[in-house]
This record gives sequence, structure tokens and C-alpha cells, in this order.
Amino acid sequence: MDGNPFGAFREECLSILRDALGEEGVAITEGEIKLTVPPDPSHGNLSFSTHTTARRAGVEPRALADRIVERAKDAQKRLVAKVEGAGGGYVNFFINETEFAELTLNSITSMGKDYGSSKGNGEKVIVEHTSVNPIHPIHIGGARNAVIGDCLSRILKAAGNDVRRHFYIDDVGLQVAQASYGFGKIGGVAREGKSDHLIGFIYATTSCAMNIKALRAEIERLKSKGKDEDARQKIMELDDWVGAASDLRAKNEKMFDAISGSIMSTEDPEAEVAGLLRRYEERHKEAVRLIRGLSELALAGFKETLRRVDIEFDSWDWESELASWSGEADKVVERLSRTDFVKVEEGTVILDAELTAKRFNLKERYGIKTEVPPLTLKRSDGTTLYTTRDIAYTLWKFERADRVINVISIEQRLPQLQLKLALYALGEGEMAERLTHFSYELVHLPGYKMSGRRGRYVTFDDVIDEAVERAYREVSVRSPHLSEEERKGISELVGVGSVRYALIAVASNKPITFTWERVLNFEQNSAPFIQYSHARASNILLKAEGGWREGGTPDYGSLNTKYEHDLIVRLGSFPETVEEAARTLRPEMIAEYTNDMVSKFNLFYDNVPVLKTKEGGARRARLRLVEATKTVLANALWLIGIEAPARM
RNA sequence: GGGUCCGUGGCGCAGACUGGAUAGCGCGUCGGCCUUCUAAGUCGAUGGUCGAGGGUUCGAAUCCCUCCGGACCCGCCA
Repeated sequence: MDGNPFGAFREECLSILRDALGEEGVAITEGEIKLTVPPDPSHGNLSFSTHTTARRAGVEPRALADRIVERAKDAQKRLVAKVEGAGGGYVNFFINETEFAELTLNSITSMGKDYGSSKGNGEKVIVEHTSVNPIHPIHIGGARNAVIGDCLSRILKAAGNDVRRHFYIDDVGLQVAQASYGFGKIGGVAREGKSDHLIGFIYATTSCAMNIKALRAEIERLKSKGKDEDARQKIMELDDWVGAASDLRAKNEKMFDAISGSIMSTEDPEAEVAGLLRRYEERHKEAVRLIRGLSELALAGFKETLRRVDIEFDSWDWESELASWSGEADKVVERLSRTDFVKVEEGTVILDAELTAKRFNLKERYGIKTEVPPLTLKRSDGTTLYTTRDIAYTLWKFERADRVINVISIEQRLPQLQLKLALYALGEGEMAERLTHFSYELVHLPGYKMSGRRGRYVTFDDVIDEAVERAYREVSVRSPHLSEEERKGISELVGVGSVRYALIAVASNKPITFTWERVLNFEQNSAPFIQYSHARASNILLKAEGGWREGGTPDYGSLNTKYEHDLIVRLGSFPETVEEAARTLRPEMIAEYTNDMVSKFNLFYDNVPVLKTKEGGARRARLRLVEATKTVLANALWLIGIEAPARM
């Protein structure tokens, strides 16, 4: 239990409670004993509410609490200093500050970087995240995915899982074919800028041109039929696309004209795109060269961005290879076709998701109140759809892992549900149960809606650049004594850190409205706030030099201010926090914890002198505490992928 | 239209899964603290019918129902 100090204290409280209740003859189930941290520190460090138990046993809560307190007096205690009854039915447990300080600080000192981590069961977990389509740069919504996925991976690893991070490259989609089609039209126009930004421009231009062409034809058709009201509707849509197109043209006239001109003079561009996709699925050389070429360019851009924010992958999974060319997607369709959940209508293969859900009694289990829409597995031209390929990919992943977590935006809730149902239909229901769709809400921009097709988005790169620039101005004002090189280095890790923190600190199921002030906050409750404390702790240790460790034993009993006590309890709670964040898949808990711990460290810093402490044992104990704080801060920051600077 | 998620001081959030003691934090505004380890810090003041209304309970921000508001989904897109 040494690796989990507060957990050890909790266990001791539980043991005292169990014994006392047993002696009282009060029956209780294990899950019923819930210890909570009381709102007021004067009520102790953990508290038990007797109300539920007492009522069931037919006794007064206050009386039961008093009896427990009486029994607790005889109990063997190490980390528990005293047990009190209060508030008419509460049993409050107070920590033995000296014992707890010694246990906690020794644990942290001996475990170092491993403090907070646990052995776990070594379960193989695949976390698939980011997986941005190779048709535009990673925008701020994709950035949320990347940051969440990366933090989840780190936390699960710390909790003792064997984690592999996978990026799924959706190179078989209609959109990639569309972007590639436009890519084939740029001819000799000079390419400039970051590769994924270029691809984003080409995709948006292609999509605008195709939409404008299609809408114009549709409007003519409606007008000739006298459907003026419908036509007016389409004209409004057209205006929106024309607006987007004119913004794009302003960015790169030559390239825009090359793509748009070619599309406008083509009879049926949609058919051309569909043909390209079909040839790609069939692995025709020219289609592969074009689509792979474009995808590689986009990926090179992604990798550059991700490297900057310290996000790495263990595997880059090409959808074309794993699902299409391997024949696995077709096998999925065949296997499903042999069941009675699948029907063929006008050449398309369709899974009856509703029937599947009913047959396996999944409607209640998955909380489905309405009819589940059918899932098209195969188009009439023989090509597969995304979810079909995702089924094949899921089977592939389960050959390599016990558990799979897909970080995918909430927009894909339905297809992810259909994916699970399809697994049941295949007789692989057990996989469905070990598959988690970790969904997160979208990032909105105030004023307008992001749209890759229209080229309207704020890129991850832009956000990082702006953050680093602002951080540089801030560093220059606050620390003019540092060298230019140092200021640059600090602003990079502060800028990147604040973006990561802003994206991880909000619970995933809440939408985020992106504003610069919000993401680039350098005050309290932000990455710089935390990093600054790490730098302060580092600085104390730097000034103390190494000698203090050898001088004698630390006097843990001297750590008796409330500032020290609060900080130590927080440090001792880190392993429990990591465990809970991993179990409930809530990375924002780490951000919350870290912020809270830093607040407590700052109070300690402002109220308790360390280097100036006269008495040797007390000085050593305080230095130990500072060192432990630095360690836990660095460990916590690592979990959320933020660098811990020694100076700021 | 149907479904899912969200709604907590002027703004941004935590707490909800597992009900428990006067609902926490940051920003903002106003006023303090640098001859003491980095003031990106800290102290105080200000500010809340926890969207509204019912219900369950000894006890509800938390669970249930209805309604209101917002987002998302309901494609031979992903």
C-alpha cells in the first residue's frame, strides 16, 4: 500500500468502521461504506455518514455514530489520529499528520517518476485517436480529440495497462477521393506552405466548385419546373458556397482557378470522383499514386503538428490496406450476408440494425428508445462505406488488444452504435462489450460554423503559433533577465502547455466555444500557473544545493502548519486520483487535481519559509516536501502532456 | 418530428456516475501584500431561486417526470 498513501489511510478508516459495525451487530454491504472528504477541514480528512445504515438498522444516526466513535477508541491505529462524532450522524476521521507525512514523502522520494503509477493487470488496450481525415489540417476540434486521446493513453498506461496508440487513416472515403480529384487538377501551379494546409485548400476548393456546379444545375431544373420556392432555397445555399469560394480564391487565385475551371468544364465531376474511389478500392495503380500521394502529404503535416505538442503514435493504420485491399471489409459483408440481419435492395447491401438490436436484447442495454436506422454496408457500385470498413478494422484491432477505446466526436454516435450492433450480428458480441466509444463534444467558433468543405476552420497550428507568440510577449515582460534563447524555449512549452490544458480541463461531454482569451489564459487555473509553481519549487531546490539530504534525518513532526498538512494530503491523494481517472476515463480529473495541488503549494510557498528554516530537521523535512511537490507536479503534468520547466 | 447530451454568480468551469454537513474555483470589478526561497503568486471585498415546475427521500445541484433553451444525430458522407 506504500504507493498509495491516502488509499492506506482510507483502508484504515474502512477497517475501523467495519470492525465497529460488526461489533455493533449492524449488517452492512461493502459498497455501502462510503467515505467522503468533508467540506470543512475541521471535520477531518474523511467522513462517514451513518444515516442510511442507521435507518436500515432501526437506530438513531447520532447514536450509531457515537457507538462507532466509542468502539474506534480501542482500535489499532497508525495513520488515523482520532475519530470523532459530529453533526448529528457523522463519523469523522482525522489523519495522523506526522505518520502520514513520513509515509507520503518517503513513498514519493523512493518511487520518484513512478509515484502515481500502479502495476495494474497489464491489459492490452488500443486507444485510437485523432484519426483526422487526410483532407485538411488538424483543426481545433481535431486538436481536442488528439489531446484527449493522448492524455487517456498516458493515464491508462500509468494505471498499469499495456497501451498502444493508433491513428486510423481514412484514405478510402469519398472526401479523400474528392480532394485527390482536385489535387489531380492543379497541374504545374506552384505549391507553397505547409503540406496539410495546401491539401485543405485543394479539398475546400474542389468541394466548393463541385457544390456550386451541382447547385446551379439543380436551380435551373427547379426553375424550369416552376418550383420557385424550392429554387429560392437552393439559391441561398448557393450563395453560401459562392461566398466560401470567393474567400478561397483570395488566398490562391492560380490554384483556385486551375481546379475550379477544370471542374466547371467537366460534364459529371461526381461520377469522376466515384470512379476514382472505385479504382482506389480496386487498387488501380494510377488511383493509388494519386490518393496515396495526397494522403502522405497530409500526414506529413499532421506529424509535424503533433510532434510539436508531444503526441506520438505506435501505429499508423491505413484503411485501404487493413479493410479494402486485404479483402477484410468484403469478408465482413459476406459474413453478415449469411445472417438474416442483412438484405439487398437495388444492389445495396443493408444491415437491419433495429432487428439486430432486438434479437440480442440490446435496446435496453444501450439505452435505445427509438428504432435504430439501417446501416448501408455496400453501395450499388460495389464500394464499401466507412462503417463497414470500420467493422473490419475493429476485428483487426481485437486481434491485437483485449480492449479498444475509440476517441471519436459525438457526431458519430450513431455509426459507432451501429458498429457494435454489427459485431453482435457477426457473433462477436463480446468484442462489442470491450469496445468503448469515447465521445467528446465539438469545439465551436463564435459567429460561424467550422466547415472543412468550405475551408472554414481554425487550425491547431494557428492556435499553437498564437499561443507561443503570446507566451513570448509574456515571458519577455516578466523575465527580461533571461536570455533570448531561454525565453524562446519557455514560451514554446508555455504556449503549447496552455493550449493542451485548455482542451483537456473541460469535461469531454461539454461543448467548448473557442475564443483566444479562453484558450490562452496565463492566469490561475491554466498550464502556466502550474508550470510556474514547478519552476518555483525547482528554484528552492537549486538554491538549497544537494547537501541537505546527507545532513541528518528529516523531522516530519515539524511539518505542522495547515499549509504543510493540506499540501501533504493532496500529494498523498495523487495515486487515488490517477486510478480513478483511469477507471472512469476522465482525463480532466488530472487537470483539476493538479490545479488544486498547485493552489496549496502556493499557499505553502507564501507562508512557510524553507531555506531560511533554522532548525536542521525541520529544514530537511520542508525541503523533502518541496522536492516531493516537484516530483508529483512533474508526474501529473506528464499525464496531461505538459512540460515542467525548471525556470520561467 | 423523434432521440442523445448539456444548462451551476456578468463570463469560463468543478461538484452529478456512487444523494449527505453553510454549493467550490478561476476570470472580471473594487481594495491590500514584493529590504524574506521567482508577484505568471497571494489576501480581502463583490457576486448564486444550481434553466423552470413537480416527484422520491430523514436529506436533492446530484435520482425520476414534465416543460423551456442550446448543441449534436436521424445519408449509397465520415
